[in-house]
Amino acid sequence: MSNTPEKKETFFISTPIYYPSASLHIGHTYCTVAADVMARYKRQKGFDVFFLTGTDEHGQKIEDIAKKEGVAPQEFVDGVVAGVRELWELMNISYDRFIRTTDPAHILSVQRIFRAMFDNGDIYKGVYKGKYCKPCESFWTETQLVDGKCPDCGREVSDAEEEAYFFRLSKYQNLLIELYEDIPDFLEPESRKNEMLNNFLRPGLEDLCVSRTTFSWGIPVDFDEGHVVYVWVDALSNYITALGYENGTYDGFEKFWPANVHFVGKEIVRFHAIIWPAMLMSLGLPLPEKIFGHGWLVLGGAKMSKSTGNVVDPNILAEKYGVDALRYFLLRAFPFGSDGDYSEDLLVSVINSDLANKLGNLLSRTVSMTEKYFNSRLLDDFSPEPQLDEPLISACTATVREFDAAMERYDFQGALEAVVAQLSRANKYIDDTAPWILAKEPSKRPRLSSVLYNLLENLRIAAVLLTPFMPTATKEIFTQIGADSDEAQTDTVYGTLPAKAVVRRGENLFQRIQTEE
RNA sequence: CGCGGGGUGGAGCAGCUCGGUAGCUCGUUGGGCUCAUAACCCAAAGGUCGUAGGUUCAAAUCCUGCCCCCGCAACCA
Repeated sequence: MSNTPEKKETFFISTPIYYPSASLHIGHTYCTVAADVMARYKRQKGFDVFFLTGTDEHGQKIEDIAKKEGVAPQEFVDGVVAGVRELWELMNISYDRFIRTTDPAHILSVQRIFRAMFDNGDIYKGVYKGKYCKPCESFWTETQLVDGKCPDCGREVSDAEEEAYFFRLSKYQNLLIELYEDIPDFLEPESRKNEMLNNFLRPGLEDLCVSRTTFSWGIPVDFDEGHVVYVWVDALSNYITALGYENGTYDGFEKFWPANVHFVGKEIVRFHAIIWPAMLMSLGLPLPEKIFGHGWLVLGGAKMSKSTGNVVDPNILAEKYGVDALRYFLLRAFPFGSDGDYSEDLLVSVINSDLANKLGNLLSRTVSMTEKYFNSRLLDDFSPEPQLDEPLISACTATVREFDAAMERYDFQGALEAVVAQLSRANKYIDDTAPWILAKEPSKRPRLSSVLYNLLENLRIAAVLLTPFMPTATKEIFTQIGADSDEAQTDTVYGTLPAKAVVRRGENLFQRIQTEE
């Protein structure tokens, strides 16, 4: 089962665009690293990849925070967004485009999208009725109220209404149900699909209020002064405006749309799995292939949130433990579809066990033996012992298959587990073959050469598989084992490493982290 | 009766679709090895599978009731 496309197939993957009301935390990093790994994996497989991320910068909340800080909204988001870009640079995120909803091109496109839906009758002018808090100038729904009072300031609210535009979401209810039935894996994991069907689709969709007049930090409705476009219509559109849809600034729409997958957090699944497809249907555009709603990183069971402040700063972790180790940890420790309980202890334990003890130490002992016994270069003369060698080699081939299958399911944890299991087999192989005993016997040098070649080749293939996860560390592995050619750094076929590769012992790949006690 | 997920050795998880000796990682204990990053390899200890009942020759697994935790409930990855 080769994933190599006949011609250059495209692959479009996106993260959500993040809301820059404060610095991003480890949860945002989690999703973005996952998307980056997938993007790198597909590039490695020969796909023409478009990896999109960005920021969702409009809305009342931003307007309020900027006011509090005494700066213009644009100035405020510029500051936060600069930090976001720095974080992605630090984390080695290989995005192809960074879209900001304050980009003029995006604004133009959204206005055209809004008008197109107005022109085809899916957006109409109506009256929004709700509970209004005068001092806060905010509308609230019944369910948002706390004891019948404003959730922000705790004061009384009153019935109020305003003119607003509505999107005919109700019209798409049955089409969406059909979509879920026709394409069972449109929304994954499956539990999210049940949530959508039971909570929203089957009970019935209400038309969605898609304009606001109570604040101004948004994209103006260009045919009705005073109205700004609802932030989710604004934000969701980024997936096509970033490809140049209805604007001449960007390109790639014909080439990359529809998206192969949108990665989203579970709390915004609803917008991506209901509102977004409905908008696309209204615009007559094809739907994305898949929405994947990943889980959250929680802290001792409690949700991480910007407002409560119990957040983990990825900058600090990256500095303390290294970017590659952090990237690896995020995808190795938690199943992508469900919540994971984050702790620094767990991070340290994963780094020590997988990266230092298994991977790093295997590299270290293999390279060092090759250096010591063969002066860094193996013999051309091999002497296989099928009974010992074959199980390791066939397990290695099976590992590659398992890894690929897991990646196609977005099962990062499973993919990495397969690699680690193979590293353990290689470590055991050393015990079974006892190279230090072979080394004492001059006549066993061809045999010793075979053993070390198998170890080097297992390391090479593991490094190829791990490259999307740890682009920097794997380069170091290739250097140390003498896998210098492009082929040796990308091919997973067993035996690709030249027999006469020259190893170069280097620093420890991952240092063990000492813990107290 | 709003909806969804979860409750399995000290910790974190798998197993549940299609009932039949309860598995993995980490930790603990004992042993082995000496190429290596106090690493690596082998072995052992440790669980009434939330709870009460039911179906069955047999239930972690199927059915029913209950308890507890988390998320969603129409602007927090």
